[in-house]
Amino acid sequence: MGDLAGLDADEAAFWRPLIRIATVLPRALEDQFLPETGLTITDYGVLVALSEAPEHLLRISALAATTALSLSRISRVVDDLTRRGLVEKRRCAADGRASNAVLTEAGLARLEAAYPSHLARVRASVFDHLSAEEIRTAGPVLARLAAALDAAPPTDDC
Amino acid sequence: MGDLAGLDADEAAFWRPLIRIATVLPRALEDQFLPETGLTITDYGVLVALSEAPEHLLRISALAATTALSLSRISRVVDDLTRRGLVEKRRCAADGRASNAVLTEAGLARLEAAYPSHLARVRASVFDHLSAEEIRTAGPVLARLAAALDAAPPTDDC
DNA sequence: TTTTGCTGGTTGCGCAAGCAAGCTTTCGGT
DNA sequence: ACCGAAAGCTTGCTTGCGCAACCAGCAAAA
Repeated sequence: MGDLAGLDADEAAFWRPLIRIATVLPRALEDQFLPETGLTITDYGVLVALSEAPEHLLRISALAATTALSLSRISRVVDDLTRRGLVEKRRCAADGRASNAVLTEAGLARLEAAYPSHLARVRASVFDHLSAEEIRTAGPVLARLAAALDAAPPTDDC
Repeated sequence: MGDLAGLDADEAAFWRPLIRIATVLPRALEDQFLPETGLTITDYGVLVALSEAPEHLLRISALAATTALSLSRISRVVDDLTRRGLVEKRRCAADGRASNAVLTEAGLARLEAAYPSHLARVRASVFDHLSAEEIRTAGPVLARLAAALDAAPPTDDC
């Protein structure tokens, strides 16, 4: 995906790499991660989100939001993780419609076991290629962009 | 997806936004683009790649490489675009196994018609949220990362 | 208290994408 | 000239994912 007119040189030099990274990075991470750990990147993301939540517990819908997955997808992923014993699903006492996903002991163990592999893939695909200086200068820009993307899901028409 | 230990603060501040962007950006672009133009982001990428090639012509395999799609996927996408008259497929004279995809007049017209919509989405999702300064400083870093990702597909074991 | 509407989640379905196996054409060795 | 190996797709099948339709529980009005 690339285009020239309409974007100035700096913008193009930002845009092209960005879109390339966005398409290539996820697969680069996934490819060896799954065989090594038996977890999808998606599975891993779900487990991480739970591990960082108080009580290792999150509403299904909250899980969807933090993992940027659709509700339907999260529903199935959680079911699958439940079947594998890594997560437990509890109907919420206060609100009978809602469910909470809870990380099990096995889930936490699995997550911790997967972490080194994940870290290795991240280093190999990203940080091994960048200097500390580069990381420090680009980080905040990425942070601002990520925040903007999260904040503006609807059609912000002028 | 996030992790804390193993990455220092700067790295984490680079990694988390990056992975978030990589997951959210593609959908943000796609969502309105398809209804507006009748083209998938993938379709669009293929047409752009062809439009930038000499003679508006590329080998199927080259197309796969530049769009970062699998050979099987490209095969079907090109077939589909051919059926829609946006691309033409020519068996290569020099090598009977190979095929070239060529952009048709209709394909070029369609691409040009889609461009404003694409540009608008890119601006709305990315450049409207960043200063020129930020774009200038982060661009080269992204470029280096993208280049590294493209260069190191196999298991670069130590 | 019953009805109407809303919210949280699940299920049916279709599409995008990759992997693995297959087919044809070419090339290198003999 | 011939045969095995490799290149360049193509096709069958599986998986990940989202949308839209749906169901259950809650809440507010009648």
